[in-house]
Amino acid sequence: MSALSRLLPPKRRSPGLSRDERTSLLMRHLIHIDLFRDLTKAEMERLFGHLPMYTFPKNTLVFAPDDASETLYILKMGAVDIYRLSEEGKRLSIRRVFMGSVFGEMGLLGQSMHGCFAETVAPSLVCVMTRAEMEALLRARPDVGLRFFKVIGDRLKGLEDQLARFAFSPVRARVATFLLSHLDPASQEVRGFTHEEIGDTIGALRSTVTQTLGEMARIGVIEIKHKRIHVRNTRELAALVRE
Amino acid sequence: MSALSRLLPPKRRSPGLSRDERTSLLMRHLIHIDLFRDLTKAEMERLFGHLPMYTFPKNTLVFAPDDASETLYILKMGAVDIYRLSEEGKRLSIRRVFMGSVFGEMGLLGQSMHGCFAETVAPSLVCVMTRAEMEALLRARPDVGLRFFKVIGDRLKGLEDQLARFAFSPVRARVATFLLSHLDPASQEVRGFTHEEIGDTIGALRSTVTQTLGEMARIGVIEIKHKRIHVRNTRELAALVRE
DNA sequence: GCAAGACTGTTGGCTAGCCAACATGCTCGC
DNA sequence: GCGAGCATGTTGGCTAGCCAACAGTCTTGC
Repeated sequence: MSALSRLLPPKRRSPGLSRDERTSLLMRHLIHIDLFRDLTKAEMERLFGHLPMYTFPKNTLVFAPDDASETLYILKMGAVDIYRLSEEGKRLSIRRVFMGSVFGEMGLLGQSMHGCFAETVAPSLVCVMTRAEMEALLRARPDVGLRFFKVIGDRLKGLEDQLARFAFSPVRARVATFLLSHLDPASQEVRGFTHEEIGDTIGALRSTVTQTLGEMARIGVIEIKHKRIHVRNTRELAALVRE
Repeated sequence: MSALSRLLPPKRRSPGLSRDERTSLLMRHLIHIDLFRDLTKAEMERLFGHLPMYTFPKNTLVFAPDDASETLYILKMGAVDIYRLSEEGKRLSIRRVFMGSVFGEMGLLGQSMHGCFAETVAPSLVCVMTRAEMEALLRARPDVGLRFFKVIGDRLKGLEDQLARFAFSPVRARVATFLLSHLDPASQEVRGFTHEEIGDTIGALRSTVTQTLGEMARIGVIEIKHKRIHVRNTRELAALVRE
């Protein structure tokens, strides 16, 4: 057993639920997963009724780089950070997964050792699908396969975009991009990220992020609250993206 | 017609070949494409015998960001650079494709406008497969689909690795990584890249790359020739990767 | 309601790497 | 075999952003 896998807590099965209760709980959330939106409720029940479901408390590893399991994780509730660590322990957040999305898809793509950690940033409910189960589903429902392609395509596009931002954009523009892409349109706010987490995502130091946000607040584009940023002027923020 | 597509030269069909000659030429190269290694020679001939084939001179665009065609490009000879341009015209090379690999796969993943240029860096022979043809092949031969998954998985992994290097590694380490990953094991040389192209790949200025290579040469790790770098000490070069 | 810890604010020194500018060297096509 | 153009070499100034260090502020759990 490696050092890393020892960090993994035992996966905890949701306790004390009858088969019917479990299925009901499962269904209530599964209908929100884009990847499976082509399936009917009945199909979902048949396909997923027996899948194991786990609860994870906040700040808990779901998988680690040395985890060789070829499984797809379906996030039904909560939020999960996918990140890497450098040799010196610096963190690079690749993306944050929210309710209704899947993660760990690289295990299905023959990349089980892809170097990523998955850690909950909120209490989470996770459903696990093995490679065999996924393959059977894809055989039975090719339209799900097409959605899977789309999901992977989005991922590739997103990574290329991020790479281009790292190469071309200064921190100020990367912060602006981050804010725009995590903006909740209803409240006009970005919630749930510390400055440190923003820094780990855009490749900048925490204090640099704080400084940059401070400048933006000074010119009235945003308003800084605790773990919460209100965007006052979306248009001007978008202008900051283009240098 | 947009500004970009006007840059695209007319695609030039290989001229003056009989049907049999074309098929023979096609086959001679197709058997080297990993993606299709599961197919027999006869299958390839049946499937690909009728596919259009184009020749491109050096430094010619194969596709541009505004090219909405959903096609897979099969590189049978030559070399192609996949890159993006920043607003100010700076280039970021995403990867270089050599004989036997495919490119443009994002068109098949629902990402036709993914912002990339594909430009030959040597006279090239390219075969084009439409989305419909690819889908038919995947239906007929699921094992090709699995290889396709693997190819996409490699791409994702590679992009994440590169992103991590941009975030964590200084130029010196990124140069070392570049050299190692493009090293021809037989000759112990990296060929065909100018310092500028290396810089565009690792996100650094040309003169910085020249300086960095100069230092490496000074300590005897490499030897610099014209468009050609001989690696004298692989182990020490690998040590430079880890800062 | 209060402490401990997490989050944010701020400062000054420091350096990697950008940038512009120019000099030299190699090669390939005619 | 020669020269135009591409590739490499080199230098000095400059700044974005790192880094360490410390000070305030909010929040959450007990």
